[in-house]
Amino acid sequence: MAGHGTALVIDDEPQIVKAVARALGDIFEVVLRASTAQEGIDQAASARPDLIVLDLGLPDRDGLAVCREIRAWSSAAIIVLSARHSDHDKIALLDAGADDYVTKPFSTAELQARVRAQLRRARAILPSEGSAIEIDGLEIDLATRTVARAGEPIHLTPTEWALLRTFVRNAGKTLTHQQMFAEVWPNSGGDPQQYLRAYVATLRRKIERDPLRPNLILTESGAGYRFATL
Amino acid sequence: MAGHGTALVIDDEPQIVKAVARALGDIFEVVLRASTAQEGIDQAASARPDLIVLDLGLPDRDGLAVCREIRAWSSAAIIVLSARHSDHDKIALLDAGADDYVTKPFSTAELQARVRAQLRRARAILPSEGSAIEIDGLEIDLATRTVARAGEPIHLTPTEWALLRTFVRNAGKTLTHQQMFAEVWPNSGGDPQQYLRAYVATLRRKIERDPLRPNLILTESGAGYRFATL
DNA sequence: CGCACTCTTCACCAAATCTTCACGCCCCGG
DNA sequence: CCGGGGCGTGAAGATTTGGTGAAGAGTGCG
Repeated sequence: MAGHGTALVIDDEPQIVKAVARALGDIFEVVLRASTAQEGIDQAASARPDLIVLDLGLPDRDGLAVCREIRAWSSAAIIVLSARHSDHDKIALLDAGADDYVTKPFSTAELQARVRAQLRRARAILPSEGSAIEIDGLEIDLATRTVARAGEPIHLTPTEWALLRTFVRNAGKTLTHQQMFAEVWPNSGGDPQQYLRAYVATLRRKIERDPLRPNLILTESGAGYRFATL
Repeated sequence: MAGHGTALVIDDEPQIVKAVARALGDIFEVVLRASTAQEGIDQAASARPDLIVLDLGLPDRDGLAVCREIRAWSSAAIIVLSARHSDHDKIALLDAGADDYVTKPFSTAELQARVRAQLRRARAILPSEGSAIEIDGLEIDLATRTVARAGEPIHLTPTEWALLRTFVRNAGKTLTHQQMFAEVWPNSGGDPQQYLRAYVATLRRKIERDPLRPNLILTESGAGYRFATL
């Protein structure tokens, strides 16, 4: 009884992939597979699955980093699979954006039930959510990492993108300089204010209708910045 | 650092209740407790918690039934706690509407992480709802540092915001000039009265419906100021 | 090796905010 | 009726914070 939607399994052990894919096959219409972190991220970006099962211990990259990276632009449900029972790992992954953490060996039926629980939650809340956002004539797609105005694509550097992403995800909220700095420059020295001022300026030049009178990125003088309400 | 929202613990073992309530206390503003299923259902109905931790093996009713009943009219996140490791139970509860299933013995830190994961999901959708206050048509959100009337955002300077925040946190109480001065101007000389008079005036102009006859920031002549009761 | 792109930093100007002052109002007691 | 304390208001200068353009450093690629 294959239902609707797409799932993605990221795992380097063929046996596990097979078992998980089989379990997901009962629930999803399409089940994609990736055997490395990079492949997984690419597939997640292009196919936009509704749910991702991520096995830790991939050969090419750290599972925690993979989870963070995907979560940065995807709202897909992420279920982490791991042989590690340590609290520390579980907490780190869950706080990195994972929605559930299942330890191996696991029961296929339990995994299916947890998948159903995640889907129920995700669907109850997102009636019809695409990742595309439109505001003040600007089109932003967090999943494909594209920005455009009037169909004309706008090129953003990685830092500019990270900044815009942070803004969009907190649209309507006032973000302090510190908060933004922590999000965009995870580990860095230098003067936060200075960075922000410079990048906010370039970002405004690229995305604002009138950079001198910003409509999207609003200054909360003395506090921080606020992105317009969606 | 107690955050926002309400949680409910339904469990008949005092020791577990204590541990769970303590863990939730770090995350929620209010943590309610119930020791029977019936009491739990009643509290869930009246207090409308954001998250419910439900222990199985309650004396009066079957956990599965309790979960179903609550889920029938509540969209709160439900985390089930149980000593049973059987797949069958887990699957049954998850399909009955539980969002997560944690087996005892459990780590407090892991439970907190799972709670955070659930909240993240729930809140990702209902943006900026959790700390919003509404009074006399004025909307104040202490968490996102936003103020609005009739949907129109009101811009406040840092000092004005500090003043309003102090008022809101002590709504209904009369604050002396000294108290307010200590809160808003942590290290400063100058004449308290003078500062307050000036800033109260500008704040009233910005947030009051009729600045000449204030409804929110009331003057207690000879004593200080009092913010209207929420 | 040179090129293109991005990141980082700086110095200067503009704008918002803070602080202070002077004045007028209202209420109350003398 | 008059005077004074407490309070509200508006404005001006001082100060802090933000915006801007550009130049040098670092990086990856052909």
